Amino acid sequence: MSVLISVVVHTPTYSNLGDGLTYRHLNSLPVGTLVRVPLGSRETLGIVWNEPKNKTDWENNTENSAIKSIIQVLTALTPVSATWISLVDFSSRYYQRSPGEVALSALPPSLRDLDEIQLARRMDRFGKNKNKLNDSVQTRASEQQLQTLTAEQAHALGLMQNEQRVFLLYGNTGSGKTEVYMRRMAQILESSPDAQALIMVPEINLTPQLEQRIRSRFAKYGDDAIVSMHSGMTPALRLQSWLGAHTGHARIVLGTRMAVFASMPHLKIIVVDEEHDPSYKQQEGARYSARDLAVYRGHLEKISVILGSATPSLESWHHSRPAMDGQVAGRYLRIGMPTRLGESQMPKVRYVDMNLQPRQTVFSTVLLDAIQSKLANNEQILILINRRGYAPIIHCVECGWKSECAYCTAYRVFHKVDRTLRCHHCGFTQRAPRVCPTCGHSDLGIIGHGTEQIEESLNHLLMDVKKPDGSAVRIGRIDADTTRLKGQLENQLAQVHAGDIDILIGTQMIAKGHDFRHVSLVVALNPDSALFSSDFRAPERLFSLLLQAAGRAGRDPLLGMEQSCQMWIQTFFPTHPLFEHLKKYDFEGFAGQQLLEREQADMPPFVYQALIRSQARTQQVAQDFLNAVRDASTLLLDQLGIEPHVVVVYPAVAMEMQRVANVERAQMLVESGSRQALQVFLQQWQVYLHKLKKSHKGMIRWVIDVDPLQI
DNA sequence: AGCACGCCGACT
DNA sequence: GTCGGCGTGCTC
Repeated sequence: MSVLISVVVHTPTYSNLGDGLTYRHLNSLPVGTLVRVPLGSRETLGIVWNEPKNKTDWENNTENSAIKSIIQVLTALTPVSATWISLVDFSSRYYQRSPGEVALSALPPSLRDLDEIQLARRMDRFGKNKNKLNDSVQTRASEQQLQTLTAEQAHALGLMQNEQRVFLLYGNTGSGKTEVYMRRMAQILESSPDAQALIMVPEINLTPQLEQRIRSRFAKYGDDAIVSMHSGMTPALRLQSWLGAHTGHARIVLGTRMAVFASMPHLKIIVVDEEHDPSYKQQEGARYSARDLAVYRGHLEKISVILGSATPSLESWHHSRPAMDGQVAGRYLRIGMPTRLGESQMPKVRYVDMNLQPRQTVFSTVLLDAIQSKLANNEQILILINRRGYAPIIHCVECGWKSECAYCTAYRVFHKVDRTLRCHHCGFTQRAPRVCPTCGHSDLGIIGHGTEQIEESLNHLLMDVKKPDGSAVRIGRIDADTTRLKGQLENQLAQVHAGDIDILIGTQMIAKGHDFRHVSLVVALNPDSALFSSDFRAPERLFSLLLQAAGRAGRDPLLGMEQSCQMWIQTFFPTHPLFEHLKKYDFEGFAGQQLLEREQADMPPFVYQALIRSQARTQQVAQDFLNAVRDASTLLLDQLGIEPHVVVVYPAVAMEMQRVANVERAQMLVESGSRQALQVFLQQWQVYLHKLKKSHKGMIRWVIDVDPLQI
């Protein structure tokens, strides 16, 4: 006798294999059991999915001999929990991916290659570590002294007691949000000997300080009780962390977006730090938002979720709106912590009106003066510029040739370090030509400025400037090019901290997470492009970036530089509302104004969006495919009983970056006021897309991006 | 996703 | 003559 069991395996949505494969086994297995199954010519990891139900069409239409047997049951591991399965199921439905793809990509990759014996060995090793851990706990009895909470912190913590819901902890950089997270986590970990906490951060390499703080605060639980989860870890370490969380040995999981899927049987609290950060949205494969899934997971597990930010996403801001004017309050509870700790103030914001500067000015004279006076005081300076490389474009003065990429709708960027032209989209790199490739003229010019060029011109401008001790000014640069190798970012940041750098030039990566305690001047050289971007979220990101950058400065209470801490912004639009709000550090005003605009224009969070993107050899084919699906939407909506106006499908258009690596890309926007309707519609649509693809000649690819961040 | 099968260009 | 490019198709 044998039973049929439904198993999900790592197969993408477009493989069209449905929700699970059917295998044979001697006895039934609990849902969530990890198994090894045959798949084609290989053997792979699978998870027992829903309860065996009535026979599927596939089972009825096939000879029984076609059903293969489960090879091995990984008995060393307890099945993943029912809530974990619900979370994966929800994600797969919401983001339109197969459950197998979501489930298996949420497991550590090396788990796929282990058989039962190897796994058992791993678990043994884990047990030994656990014993060692117990020894070390005893030798480390010293409890550290906790600082007293501010009234705001105590108030926030008070609100979080005895209530299970989503909290938006909204507090300035330096207002002590982290302390609130840790206190709440500590309370919960104390309340039960097996309780677990999950804390998520946008990018782990940018927040080593947080990891250190957590490790020392919760040292009493032992080193192995705190595990990390992020993509930079070695496969072995990732497996070890996953096992720690899954077995319950790990009490705290600290990780990036992937950690939202950590298997944690006794999860009791989730913290999402810097919840507004776009990196919580996965940009490949299953395009999930880890922040949104954290909220959903909190709901499933019946536990609280703390979202923290100094500049919350407008979505979270909206969902945490207080009740007023007869309007109901949002689902989240907003808790404000406006005061910055200690004596430190946010830097004073100053704008330089570039309309009043000579054309082509990069550094205004007033700004250079400010920089020099900081240098004279041995203070550090941070300069933000949003483009890497030397110049975004080179062109021929004679015939107008520009450094376009042969494969993408983009210009190749000139990198002076190795004299190359590089496409930042497809990676195509060539030696920069010495003469114009079309007309042979030798008069090549550059357009725009990147970090390399800013570094060069600043070196030139400050050539004769000496610091008080007579030494030369040291200028450093941090961007994706200087931090390509592992450890380089850490090294460079350490140099800044040690005071070996006077001026740090960098892209937005320097504004995140790191405190530069001796920095007293933050400069945004040219942030204007975000003000009028076609991406409606660009202002939100700019505001957040500038506020975060400002918060990085002058956090050292001993220096007493607060009164002279400054943020300078060079702009052609000094009276733009965004800058007006920034000057007053008025996030609430800014958010209110943005939300009003969004509401009037029917944009998120007042509607839900999904984007279908297609890829094909020609733009025509890419768009035709989408429009063919669009034509079917009326019929599909009718079949689903959804009113036609509830889901709106816009015509296909070329993507802004129309061609990348010689593939033409088009996209089509779908909008609805109802999440439910959108989800059901998209699901039905997928079926249709597959049908259409079958009858389609030539290669066509598509992806569905639900709640896209970039449109 | 993987992996096999299958049909066209430069090399041990 | 083969090695290997990646287009196409299949996996319970």
